[in-house]
Amino acid sequence: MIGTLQAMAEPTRFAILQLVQRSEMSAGDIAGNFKGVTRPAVSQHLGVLKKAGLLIERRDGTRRIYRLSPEGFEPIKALLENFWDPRLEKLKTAAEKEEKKKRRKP
Amino acid sequence: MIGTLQAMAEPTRFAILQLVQRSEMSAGDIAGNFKGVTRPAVSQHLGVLKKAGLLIERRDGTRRIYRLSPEGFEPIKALLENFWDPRLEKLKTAAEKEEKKKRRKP
DNA sequence: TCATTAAGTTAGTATAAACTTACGTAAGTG
DNA sequence: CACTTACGTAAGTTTATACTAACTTAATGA
Repeated sequence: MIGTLQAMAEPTRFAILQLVQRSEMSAGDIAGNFKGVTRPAVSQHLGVLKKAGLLIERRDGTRRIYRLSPEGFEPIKALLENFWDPRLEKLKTAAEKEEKKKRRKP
Repeated sequence: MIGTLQAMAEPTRFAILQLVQRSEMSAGDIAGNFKGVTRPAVSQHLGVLKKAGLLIERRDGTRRIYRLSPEGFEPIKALLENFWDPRLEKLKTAAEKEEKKKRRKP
């Protein structure tokens, strides 16, 4: 779960996610968007992102097309939303207490 | 902005954020929750989180009390929400196109 | 089939980041 | 004032990870 965050936190990988966010792209085109980063390096980053479940790979001839996998973000979504808005957590724990109360004396 | 993500993505630091999420804690109490991580190491992590704007430090005698800074998460919030729900991005760009259209021939 | 294109893989290296030990400091307490 | 508590800081070491260069594979086309 934290692995998802670690995968996203690397600058080149985050840039890749943003690139692919609008429309799917081939590995070569993705690599073409970076100067100072070799193609094999980009390929390795793509591997990390795919393994983390953030990218989906599709093959088209000799090319590999990558697109975002929105579902891959789900596991950390809830976790992070607690940080944006801590009230959600408080509400949640309050709701849990209510549940317990009700179960004790119904 | 990516720095915020990098700060969060380290496992010990993420655990610290979760600890402090419910209620503020002293540096010592935070460190007490980790075995296998020395107090100075925790102290350094606290420094990173503070620098990233995710923690607020308050002093109470010789102790330092840390609490979450929800505002610190704001910069990456919008960015990440585009990943959870790519439709938001599409809507946004569509809206921008509409804006340009209107500005061209009013 | 040989060549070409597009991409992944491997092994080794370089660098950044996390850790440890030792020390320093500020705010109480007897 | 010495002593303790609660920390942070600094220097050096270890470890993880991002990188490069060289190589391999897979699909296609002449």
